Amino acid sequence: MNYRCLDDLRSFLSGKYPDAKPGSDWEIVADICPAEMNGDITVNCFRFAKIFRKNPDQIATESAEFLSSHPDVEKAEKIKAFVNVTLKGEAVHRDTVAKINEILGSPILPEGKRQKVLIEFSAPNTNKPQHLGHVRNNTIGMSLASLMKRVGHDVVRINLVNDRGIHICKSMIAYQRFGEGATPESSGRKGDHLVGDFYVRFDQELRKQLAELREKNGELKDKTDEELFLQTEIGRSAQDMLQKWEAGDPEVKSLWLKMNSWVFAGFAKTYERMGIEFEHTYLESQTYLLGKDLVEEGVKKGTFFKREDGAVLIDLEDVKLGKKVLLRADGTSVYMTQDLGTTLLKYRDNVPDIQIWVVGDEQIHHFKTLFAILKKMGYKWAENLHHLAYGMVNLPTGKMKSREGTVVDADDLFDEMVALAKAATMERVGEGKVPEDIDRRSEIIGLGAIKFNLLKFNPKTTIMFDPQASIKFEGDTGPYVQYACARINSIERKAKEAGLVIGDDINWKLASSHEEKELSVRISQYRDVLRQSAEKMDSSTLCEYLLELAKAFNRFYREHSVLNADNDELKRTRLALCCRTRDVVADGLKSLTIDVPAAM
RNA sequence: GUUUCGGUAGCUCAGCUGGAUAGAGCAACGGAUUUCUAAUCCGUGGGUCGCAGGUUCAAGUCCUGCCCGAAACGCCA
Repeated sequence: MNYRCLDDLRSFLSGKYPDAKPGSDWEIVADICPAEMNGDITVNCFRFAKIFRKNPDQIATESAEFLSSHPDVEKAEKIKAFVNVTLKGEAVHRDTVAKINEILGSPILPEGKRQKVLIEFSAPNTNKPQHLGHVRNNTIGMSLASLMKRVGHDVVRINLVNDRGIHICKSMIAYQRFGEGATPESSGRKGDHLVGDFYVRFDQELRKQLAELREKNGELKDKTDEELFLQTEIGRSAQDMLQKWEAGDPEVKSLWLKMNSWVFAGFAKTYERMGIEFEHTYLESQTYLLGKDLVEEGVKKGTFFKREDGAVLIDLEDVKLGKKVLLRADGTSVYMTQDLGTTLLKYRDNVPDIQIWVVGDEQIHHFKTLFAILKKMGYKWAENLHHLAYGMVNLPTGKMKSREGTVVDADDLFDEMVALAKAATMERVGEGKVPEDIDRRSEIIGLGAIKFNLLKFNPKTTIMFDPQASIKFEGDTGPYVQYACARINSIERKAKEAGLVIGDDINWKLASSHEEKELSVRISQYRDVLRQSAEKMDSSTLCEYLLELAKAFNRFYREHSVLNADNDELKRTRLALCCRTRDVVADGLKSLTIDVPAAM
């Protein structure tokens, strides 16, 4: 929020109390005046009275006096240590909507604070299609990248695909046995779903064999599934296949390439629909051996140590993380070793200032350890690594579990929401008036609903996804925000038809109603919200703001007509206010990778 | 056991560096449309902010302890 009277108040107070030396970065930040207080903005003097070592009440009195005589101010009223300010019509708009290009145009951060940011997200496994959990990850990652870019950072988006390992072999084994040569083409099934079917099929067979095993051997009854895995025929087969893969067996590699290509084709469609793109995609099959050389180096330097059996460990007791194995006694590497390797690879390829991982909160400990190790290894950039740990998505019925078939499939969810959006649109346009862009519109609304529904929560909270509630497009939703834009688009179209042109000579003084002023005041907060949202890496701050702005518009819409206003000058002023409001809302949604339909 | 994250209205969640009488959406109930899109707007009811101490002029917010929930603490990824 940036108003001239606030800047002047700041100068006035600084001049009056020169001994306080508040520093140059100090500013007076006002809030929206609470509805019942009767004002436009509120200055909370508690916040900065400390700087002057004065009684907040005294500062408030002086501030109210100063503001009362300020040319921009209609009224300034002191209540306790708050000063509620009513701005004059032209002043309230002058520093916000009237200068919309300054709000929408430039990056938010000053040049010195812009950095090169590497964001890794998605990181799917190529053995099954993506589900709601992935959708949250994709949405958070993509919108974070977009938001960081919006505020001025140079962003590199990275996907690290988990395309090898025992879980991939499971699908392959099941396909060999039960696949009957099916392909996405022959079965008409999307590639990732087809492969996922065989992953499930493997599990069914494994359960059957586990049950048989336990029945035959009573003493195995108390063993876990994991412990018995290699005692089942199918489990052993999967393990054998993994070893063959690692040995480069041509037959296994060929099947692996074929099935993975199906999955990649499927993922590409899912990503495209979500509007997700990456600058680089790394494949684990090409990076999983990285990190081993670091281990040797670390032992030589004394950062790591060799245990009697030959395994290599690092001691992290001093940072309360215990000891961590980095190389097994048999010389094979572990997850951490790989991650050390890929982190280094990503750094060398991109040389970022900051690296961010969008990964579930169950891996908080892993990343703490990873960062601690890199610091011990002496990399200065290790100070700038962040794990954006997001919470799980639960259903009203409990946790999502692939095995129990309780996952919400990403593609199904998209289809369902888009179909609902389409049905809702059809219902409101009436019979025989199907818009030609209905499919594109429905896609924007349906996907917007899903994304907004995931982004309006703080990433770290474990959220409850209620399918019943999520199919509604009313209230705190993406479509609500989009709807405000659609209404404005409609006004703009009709204004054009009526030959109403905004022009350059807008008389902002005319937009003096409470609703019109509120729009301006809210818009003046936009840049601060963007900055804060990016800084906290929390999309919910921006979502909350966009809801408030859309709400303020809807209130205005209810109270004041644009096209039926008393005179053309007022029509033009209101039209300009509306269009600029929409531009801000659309910019905010775009920063979250949500589109706006032309009409709804 | 240790660590981390949660606990705010019937439900789902906001509440930034402590500041006015704790907010929103949904659900419930009652209103609003000769007017630019009702995917809208307005109103009513609904709260010991997990509990107990402490710091402060001021605590949902900071500190300590405890209770409850989730996750992590692998030579799985």
